[in-house]
Amino acid sequence: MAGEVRQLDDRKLAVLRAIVQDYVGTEEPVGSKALVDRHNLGVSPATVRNDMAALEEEGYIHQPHTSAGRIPTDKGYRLFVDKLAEVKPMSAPERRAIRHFLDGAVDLDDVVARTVRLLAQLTRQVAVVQYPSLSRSTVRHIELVALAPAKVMLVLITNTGRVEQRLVDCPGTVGETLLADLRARVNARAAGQRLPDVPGLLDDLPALFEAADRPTVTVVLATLFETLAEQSEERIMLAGTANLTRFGHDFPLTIQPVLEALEEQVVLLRLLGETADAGMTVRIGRENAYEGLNSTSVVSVGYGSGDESVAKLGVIGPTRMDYPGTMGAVRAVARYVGQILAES
Amino acid sequence: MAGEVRQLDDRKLAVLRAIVQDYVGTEEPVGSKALVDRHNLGVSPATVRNDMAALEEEGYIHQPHTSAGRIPTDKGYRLFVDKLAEVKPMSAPERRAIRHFLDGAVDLDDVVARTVRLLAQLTRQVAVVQYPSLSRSTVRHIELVALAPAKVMLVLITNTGRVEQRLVDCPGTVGETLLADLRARVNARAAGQRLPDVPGLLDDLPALFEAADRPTVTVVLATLFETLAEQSEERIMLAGTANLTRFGHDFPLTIQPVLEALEEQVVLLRLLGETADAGMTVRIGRENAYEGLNSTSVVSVGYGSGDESVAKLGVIGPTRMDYPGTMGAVRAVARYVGQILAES
DNA sequence: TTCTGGCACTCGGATGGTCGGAGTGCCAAG
DNA sequence: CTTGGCACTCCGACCATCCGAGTGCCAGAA
Repeated sequence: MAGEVRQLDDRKLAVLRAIVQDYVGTEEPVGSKALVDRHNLGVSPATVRNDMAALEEEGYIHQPHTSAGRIPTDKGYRLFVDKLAEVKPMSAPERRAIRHFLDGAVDLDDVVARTVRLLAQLTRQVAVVQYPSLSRSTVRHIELVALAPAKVMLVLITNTGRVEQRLVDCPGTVGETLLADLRARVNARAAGQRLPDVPGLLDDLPALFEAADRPTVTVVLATLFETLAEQSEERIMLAGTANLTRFGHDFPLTIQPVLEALEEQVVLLRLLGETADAGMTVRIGRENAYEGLNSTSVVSVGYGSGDESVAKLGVIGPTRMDYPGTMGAVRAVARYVGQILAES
Repeated sequence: MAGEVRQLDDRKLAVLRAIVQDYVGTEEPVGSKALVDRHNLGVSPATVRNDMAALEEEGYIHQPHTSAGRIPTDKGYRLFVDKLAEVKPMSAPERRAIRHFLDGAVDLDDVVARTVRLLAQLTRQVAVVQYPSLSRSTVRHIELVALAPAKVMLVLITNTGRVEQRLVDCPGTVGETLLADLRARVNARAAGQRLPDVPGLLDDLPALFEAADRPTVTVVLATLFETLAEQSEERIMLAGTANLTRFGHDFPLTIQPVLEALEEQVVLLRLLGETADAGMTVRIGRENAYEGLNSTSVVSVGYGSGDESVAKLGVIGPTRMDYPGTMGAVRAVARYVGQILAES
């Protein structure tokens, strides 16, 4: 039967690879003749045509209309990425340039800003960088400041250089002694700990204070825990939207939902959230859950100081993108950002 | 001579107004017949044609090609905005909606975020909101935290709810007593003061400390002054880029430089910086210094808590925009944001 | 003077027909 | 299984035509 799962032989795979490469380069459907001319496949166009027919049968490529060349489908790109392409490493000068550019950063905001711009430039696509997430980092310091008799400001500083502050309304006047005591105890236990672990280390704290002070302690701790747990505060930085103009011919239709998606931090966060914890994730076309991005691909990867990923970054481009090059750039940038963060 | 400055009579102005209104509505060059049909000008098309010829002579309108309708020039829009149009006030329900939407904000970030989205929605254009600038606000509290023996963290909290922090490397170990003393004195003098005034109020402070502590005090103060003076930290929030897709037919060409401009915070800041301190500023087409925005108009205005402007906001759209409506929306939003800020 | 109706003219854009070429599928022979 | 040949398809470019909106100008009315 034709329905049986047919193993694609090496030459068919080579043809698919060639189609992807050519199409990415020229943006035009690629025909059998052109293929044979540009890649030395060692066979005739007719043979290639047969292979193409088979590839189309299996759903890897597709014809816009009869008597036109072929275009890879999402499935075709998927196979290409999984089996046919190697991540293209950055050249030594490129790596030096990345390193040098990122080295100039002065603080966390700057690191993220530089990273996202760099990534957009290297890939000529839209770049997205998530701020190092609170949940994976550790506490450097927690500060409590009395602003008014019953108002305390809570400042949380993480090892990634991020600072979060919250105002706390206390049930009654808060003495400086109490505050100092609380501050000392909280820091003694929490400093250096990973954020998600902190609540567990502090939950018996109210019991150590006098009954009169307990409501205040409880409220402050509650706010602290809230801050620690806060996922919604995750921030994202974007760059390279102007690269969208290179998308294609059916322009406004494609670009509008993408622009809309890019404005929704939630969408972007979810997008990056789908990145596997280890290794690079490539989502091609329809594989993206968000409908507006159905004709784009997302290449994303985690990065972090040390060996553990604290946040994600990636790029968004047309499904017809240079996957090996993009993946190389994304990987390289992620690696160097990680190094920078580890150093600071 | 034809070169003499000719006063435009009322009817010509009415014709110009009608042309602008129609063109903004239809996006198509408008001809004499259509004009007479849609606005009851009380004269015949032929008369209108004569007026149009005059208006073109003076440079207020322009013909894409012979035998096409007329399109307003930048100069035409300018006259329209200056003399022919009234700012269109928001309706009561609209005002209520604005108020309600902004009232839900929980902190400064949220206020700005909501404002920018609201503005983008109301005007269906790209909205830009500058964070309340440090330089116009007042000090609510300054906090000093010892992080390490010779490292102090400086936190500046303003009345607009903004928080800035800086790490200070001190020349030697910093005792908690010194820090407490310094903290108390700094706050006593600076709290409630406008940021630019603070350095003047503190410059004799080192003299009040013992010689041994002076280097530390000096360094901390220097960092504080730097933070206060910092203009480059001005931040901007953006929304509505997807509205760019409604720009026009010659699409990618127009939109690309605009997207590029929007990514350059510096450009946007300068753009808003050109806003007059009082009243609304409208920059039309070539009036914009930045070349990429030569086919857009920028409507901007200051906003602030109380009667004084602490920052700017505005929208960017095609020169062919609904000026009265846009100006009304911008003004209304600015007013309500000001109120919100004043309350919090 | 200023406005109006009439008129000849221009020109962009839509419509439709033709044509070439790139590309295909199939087939029979190597 | 591969190859060259061949008939076929169909997109897109090119061109000619045509329609109509819009114009400028002019002579006559108000």
